[in-house]
Amino acid sequence: MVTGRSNGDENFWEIIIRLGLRKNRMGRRKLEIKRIESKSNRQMSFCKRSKGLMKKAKEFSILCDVDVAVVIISNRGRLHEFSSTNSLYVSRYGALFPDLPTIPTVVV
Amino acid sequence: MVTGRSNGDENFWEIIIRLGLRKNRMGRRKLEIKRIESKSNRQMSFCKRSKGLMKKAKEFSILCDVDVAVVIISNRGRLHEFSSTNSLYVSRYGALFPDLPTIPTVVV
DNA sequence: CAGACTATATATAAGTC
DNA sequence: TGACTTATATATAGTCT
Repeated sequence: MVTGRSNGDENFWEIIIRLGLRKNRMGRRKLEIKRIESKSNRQMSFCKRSKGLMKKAKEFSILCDVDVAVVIISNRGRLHEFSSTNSLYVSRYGALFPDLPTIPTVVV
Repeated sequence: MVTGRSNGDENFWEIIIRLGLRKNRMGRRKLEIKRIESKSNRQMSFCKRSKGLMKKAKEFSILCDVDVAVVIISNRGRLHEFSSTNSLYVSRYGALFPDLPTIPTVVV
């Protein structure tokens, strides 16, 4: 019997896998909050977490009846955004103020 | 024995409480995504969720190495914000552009 | 009003296909 | 690239202090 704890314990999984009960360790792992080095993992995480963040922002705005905006600039310079209502408007800086310097700026 | 399911089943809790095993139903409940009518609950939720959102935004920016900004305008008009780096700047609209109309605007 | 407390609802890391 | 899977890490609703 593989002893009790199975809470994220890598030992547990090593044994499970060696026994052939599973091919791989499954389930969410704990993650240190620092830049994810693996590019593919970082990319995957970006995809999931950006969706998650937007979703949470949307829920939050509805549940609590407040205006929320989320702005994400991916490292390829792409803009992703969520705005709960039209009382918050999101736009490329340069698009609205072509004459002003293009420091990314959030104005509320 | 109070039969199996305890997953959010209100029946389960009615019985538990009637038996005096607990004073109240505990644990997170499911919540419909619509404006929370109870003012105090809404307020409480605002507090918890705004913190949660900011935290997630921060984690996200670190893990995925991207710039993120979150802007919240509470219904009392208060501004709450998070910005991962100084490449995103958050400010009251009127403060930067005193001559322009004061439509809340997020410019990136 | 701001935390502590629990049980549960949700978000998600890696793998697989 | 993206959709599924599964176990686990996290976020939180409602109560109480």
